[in-house]
Amino acid sequence: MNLILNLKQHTAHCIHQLYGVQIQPEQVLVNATKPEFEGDYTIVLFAFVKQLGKSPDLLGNELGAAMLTAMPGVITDFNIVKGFLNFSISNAFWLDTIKNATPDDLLPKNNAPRKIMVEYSSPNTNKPLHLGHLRNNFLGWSIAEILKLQGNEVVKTCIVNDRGIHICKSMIAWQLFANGATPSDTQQKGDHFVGDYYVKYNDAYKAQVAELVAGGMTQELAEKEAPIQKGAQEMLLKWEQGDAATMDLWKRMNTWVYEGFDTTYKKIGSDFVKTYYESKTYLLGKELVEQGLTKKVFYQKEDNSVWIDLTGDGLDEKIVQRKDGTSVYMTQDIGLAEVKQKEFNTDASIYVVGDEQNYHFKVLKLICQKLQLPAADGIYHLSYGMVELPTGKMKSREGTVVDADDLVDEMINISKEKTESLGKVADFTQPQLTALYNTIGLGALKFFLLRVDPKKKMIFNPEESIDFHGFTGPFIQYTHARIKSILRKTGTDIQLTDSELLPLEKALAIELTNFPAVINEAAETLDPSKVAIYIFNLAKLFNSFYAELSITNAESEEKKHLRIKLSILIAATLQKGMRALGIDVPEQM
RNA sequence: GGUUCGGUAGCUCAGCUGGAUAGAGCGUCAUCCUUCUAAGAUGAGGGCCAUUGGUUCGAAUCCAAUCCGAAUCACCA
Repeated sequence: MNLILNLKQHTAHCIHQLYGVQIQPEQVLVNATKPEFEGDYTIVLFAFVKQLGKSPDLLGNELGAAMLTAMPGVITDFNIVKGFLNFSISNAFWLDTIKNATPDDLLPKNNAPRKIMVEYSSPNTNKPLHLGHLRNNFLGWSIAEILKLQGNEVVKTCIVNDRGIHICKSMIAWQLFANGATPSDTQQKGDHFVGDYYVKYNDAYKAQVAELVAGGMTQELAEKEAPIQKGAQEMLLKWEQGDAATMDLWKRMNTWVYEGFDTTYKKIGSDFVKTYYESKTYLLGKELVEQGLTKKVFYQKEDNSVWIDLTGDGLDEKIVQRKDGTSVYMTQDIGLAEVKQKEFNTDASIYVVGDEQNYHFKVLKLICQKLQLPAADGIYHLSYGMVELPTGKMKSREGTVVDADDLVDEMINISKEKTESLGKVADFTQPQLTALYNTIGLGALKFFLLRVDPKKKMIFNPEESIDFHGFTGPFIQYTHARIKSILRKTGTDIQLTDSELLPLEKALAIELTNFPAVINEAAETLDPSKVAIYIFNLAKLFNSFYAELSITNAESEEKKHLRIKLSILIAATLQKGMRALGIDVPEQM
């Protein structure tokens, strides 16, 4: 049961009984009492002072007394300070919550589990993954885990952008410059190999434009006339016509990229129930355009292109089909939404996509609603901010990106060095060490990217390596390992009896009971940073407790057993919270 | 220009459904390992919460205007 919710309900009830005024429980503001005041929870009275026409002191005294009777055995005392009504909660209440709780009790109760799709990752097959993709992958994975902790069924999907002019750019550069080389010839990961040709394309393109401009052409014209650019466009046409040689090259190069992606996904922990390919979905949506025309949601211009007028919704007119009858991005997405809905029949569908596409998803949802598609109302865009460098945006075509594989490897290396220098894992076998370095390195990286509000852009400075101290993944992993180390010594065979909780013990008990609410909030706001902040605070609180009070050499057996129980619950909660972020916790480090 | 989102400590960020003296981490300085893992703990220092005005018992939080920054407003995906 949730004490805060109970306090709200009883407050509303008591006010109704005392003054005959109806108040919604949600209107009652319950805060944790500031440490400098007596009490555990505080109700802010000002909100009701005016409504009830009572002075804060009088209201506080009457309400406090009523609450004392309404929640016997729970509320033991109250005091009023300047319009704040502070309640003291009984020792027995906190003791009971600890004594009776199993780790699984500290999870949200879900009476109406839903089936939810999370689409994330969505890479392009012309270049390797970079730091921005990592933010996407970690967010997608974490949201899926959070929804699962809430008791929902999750379907993870991915749409691969495997066609289009950008792919052709890598392809033509390969034709021109590779001399038939393959990733295995150059000992390179396939995605990096292909990405290099994407960069080579842009170098060649720039050089050709410069040359044309030097020859007297305007910049604008030169950008259109550069031979390599024209070559890429011709290649796209050939691809669309299904030209055999072009298709072969396309398939071959994409295969290289997928092999590279697989390695990376395996390393960082991303997986999908179903992967959709744009080469197969880019013609979708035709029937929906027909339907839209019949329903008069869309209209046709003289040149046969099809549009929707969203000016009534404060947006623009948007094209949904070209005059040649082909689909645009929007139409594909509408079509894909319909396909996914038919295939998985989910209650909601979360798209993890960067905030540069906010407008697109706003329009997508609106159009689906106007078409009355079953998927429409369940569309949510988990919009996240770009990861920027101190020098500005990352650009793949200019090579100014933080490469995902490089960064992951670097993090694992740093964790190896740190672990070795601390020398606490002498008893580990080589495979165990490797696993530990991965756990810590990836933990640091994932936590770093997930600890901030996804909506906000974030700045990453490659000069300053990601920290292993303070508000970080390794800090929490360390705290977990520390608890496990203690529990290995004490054992977990305990018998709990009554004892008076010390302030630090009570603080831990209170913090533990907040976990389900944190998971629910993170799920509702699609924001893993809420979980990161929570487990950090829990770990910090435990570490203070650890420094202050001994578990093994507690002042009494009752205390020892109580603290072991607290430690078990904290370790389990840290582990669950970290799992919600897609991060493992070691037993020893 | 329209729309949307940001501006909080030297740096990176919490707090924003209005509430008690605005919080963390990093960095700086100082203390704590013969005692359960020092990847830890404790303390110090650091702030006109972009600016101005408004709403009210009370504003970092709400409203308006201004300044600065970003995204978007493609028959690219």
